[in-house]
Amino acid sequence: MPPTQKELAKLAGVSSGTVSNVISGSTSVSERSRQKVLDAIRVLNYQPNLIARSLKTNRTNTLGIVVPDITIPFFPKIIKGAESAARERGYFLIVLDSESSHLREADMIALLRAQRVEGILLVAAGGEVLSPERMASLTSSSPVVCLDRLPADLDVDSVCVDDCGAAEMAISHLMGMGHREIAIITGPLTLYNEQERLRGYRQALQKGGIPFQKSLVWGGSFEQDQVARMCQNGLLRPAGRPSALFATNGVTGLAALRSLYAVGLSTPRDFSFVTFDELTAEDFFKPGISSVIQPTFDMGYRAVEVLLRRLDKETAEAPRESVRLPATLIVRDSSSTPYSESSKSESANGKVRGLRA
Amino acid sequence: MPPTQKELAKLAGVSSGTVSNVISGSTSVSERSRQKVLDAIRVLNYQPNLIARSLKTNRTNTLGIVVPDITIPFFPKIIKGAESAARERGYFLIVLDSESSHLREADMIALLRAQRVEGILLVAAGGEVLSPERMASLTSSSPVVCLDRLPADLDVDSVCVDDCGAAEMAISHLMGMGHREIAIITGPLTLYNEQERLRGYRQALQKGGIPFQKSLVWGGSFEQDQVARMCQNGLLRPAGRPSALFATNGVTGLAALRSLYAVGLSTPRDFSFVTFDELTAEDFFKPGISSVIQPTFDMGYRAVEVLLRRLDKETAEAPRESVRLPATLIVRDSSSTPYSESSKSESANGKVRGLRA
DNA sequence: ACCGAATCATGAGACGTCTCAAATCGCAAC
DNA sequence: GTTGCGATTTGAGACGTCTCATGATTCGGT
Repeated sequence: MPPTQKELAKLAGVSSGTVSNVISGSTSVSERSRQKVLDAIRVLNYQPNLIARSLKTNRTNTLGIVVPDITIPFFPKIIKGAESAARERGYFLIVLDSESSHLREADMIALLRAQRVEGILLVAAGGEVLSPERMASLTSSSPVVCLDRLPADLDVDSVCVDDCGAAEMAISHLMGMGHREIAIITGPLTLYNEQERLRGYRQALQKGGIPFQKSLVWGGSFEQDQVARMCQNGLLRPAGRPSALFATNGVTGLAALRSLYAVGLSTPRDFSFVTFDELTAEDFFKPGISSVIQPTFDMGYRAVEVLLRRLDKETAEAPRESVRLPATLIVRDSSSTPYSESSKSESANGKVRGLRA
Repeated sequence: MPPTQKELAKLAGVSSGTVSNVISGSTSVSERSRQKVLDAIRVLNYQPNLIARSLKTNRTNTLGIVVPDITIPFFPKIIKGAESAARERGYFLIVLDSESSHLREADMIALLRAQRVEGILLVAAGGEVLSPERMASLTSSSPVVCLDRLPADLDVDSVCVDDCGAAEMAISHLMGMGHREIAIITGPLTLYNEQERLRGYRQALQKGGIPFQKSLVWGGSFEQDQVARMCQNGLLRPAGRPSALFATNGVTGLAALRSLYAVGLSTPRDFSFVTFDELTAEDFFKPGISSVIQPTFDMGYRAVEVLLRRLDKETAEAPRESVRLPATLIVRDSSSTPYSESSKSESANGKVRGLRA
């Protein structure tokens, strides 16, 4: 139904080769022929068939990105950056959602490969260790760049924030406000970046001369229920409970806050709180949550740059690239001095005891 | 580099036609041949080349969706629903962002058409009336289904909420709390759904016997600055100012709240507030914002169903479909009785006067 | 006017898949 | 051992584009 180059050729009175040359702008074509062809294009409202072109050239000008859950605000921002970079270079971006399932993630990647995308951006579904087969499938054929959540031990290009440094910054901030018992709520520690954030936590404690307590490391999953249980157990106990919480990502951070609000605890009254990632339009809801902000747009943008560099024959064989971007700490209401130093008896502990009964 | 059917045929010792038949499962193939081919597929790790298949069959099994801004939480939810429905039917979904620009939107649609997507879901960029050319381009060749923001006078299938009814519900709720001066902050009225929401507003007023005042219709754009100006002017004036605000969408709603918080007004103390769309994780931030919740996932899902029905030869010629889904009103902190009936002097008016000085 | 060298135009062939008319096979009936 | 017929298999051709070897044209120089 749509017009083809052959029809253009007939209308313009030139050969199909000439039409092709005009369209791809490659070989020299006389001005006269060019105009005839351009006229024909206008008359027939011709659109090149990218499918046919791809078949011939073996290039699709398409990249794919797979994220665990597109409805988590963090990911669309990455996607936007990636799409921006992609389009600037003339590439399409296919967006797929793995629903945080490794199975579906593998399917999505297979689909993208079948569609002959030239490269893939991957924010891995968390939670499991990679099987050797999956690892192999990731690194074979079209190149992959991992973002944010790096599967441990996977030898591919990657872009993420300086997780360790960002976590250290957050913890230092809390220590600076006088906190000495700081719990950390992590996601799955199979993810390299979660390990790194935990490392930053320990590093900050060490620099501050505070002993590390294993009992203050909570979480280890994105499961809302598990996070809720650990937070409630951890903060409702009568003694030795932390005065501050640090969540290593927005998902567990939100789950933690929800679960604690549900039992009547609130920040900063009962505990100080800092989380990775922007939870919401935090600048006008109360309380504002102190957050470690990642340069999401940049991450997506840079990841595409890395990927395209890998696609370019000239630079395809370069050593693995691991881009680390700096994060920013935004201090809002939720991080304050410890309750133990201010309004201990009337609000916090009293409340807690009442709830435990 | 990847294996082709021809190579499979050679390895399996059959013809290329037989291989094709095995793969597409079409014509009858003997069990013996089938096994030989399946073995070869396994040995060579064959993946069909979807590009070549598309060229031959003239089908891409791909849909496209263009949204104004993927970082607005409303859209990823729609996308998720659409992707879900698409994948269930074996379709891909290409996600594109028009950055709320008609120009880019047209580009995106052209790109999708060049990629030979079979159909397009469109959440139109707001703000301008459609030129006849653009209108024509929208309705030509591959079918389009509009979601949420319907360009006025465009004759295509559409899926959105019952905008009029939802707005009426929200306003009735406010009137039920005793409000009689209710301002409405709309987006661009070139969008059909914005018109509808305004209509619902008027309808509710009428049923409640409250005269419509043109001076209480603010906004008319998604521009943050313009919204801010109108809200501040409207609420800071000494007399005749409304006791409640209704925002017809999340973008202007957020802008309105921000601008009012910025001048020291807060809800529900100084004004009651209801907005279309979920602004954030509103159930635990204070104040919770009363919201009209749209069935976003369903909208995307249903839109794909409508689109695929249009693609199916059997039902392609059916009359235009306009799906209207019901919305839900979630009442939270921000809608309450008017300040004039409760704590008038101490908080609201006093504050306002102070600020105007 | 003619030659050689650019420059420009041509059209067949290939990309990997599907389709389909024609050829071949297997087997039962005679 | 033929014949006949349905079940399988075959392989050429087409989808729309690009490539490239070849052929045609132009043009400056003499």
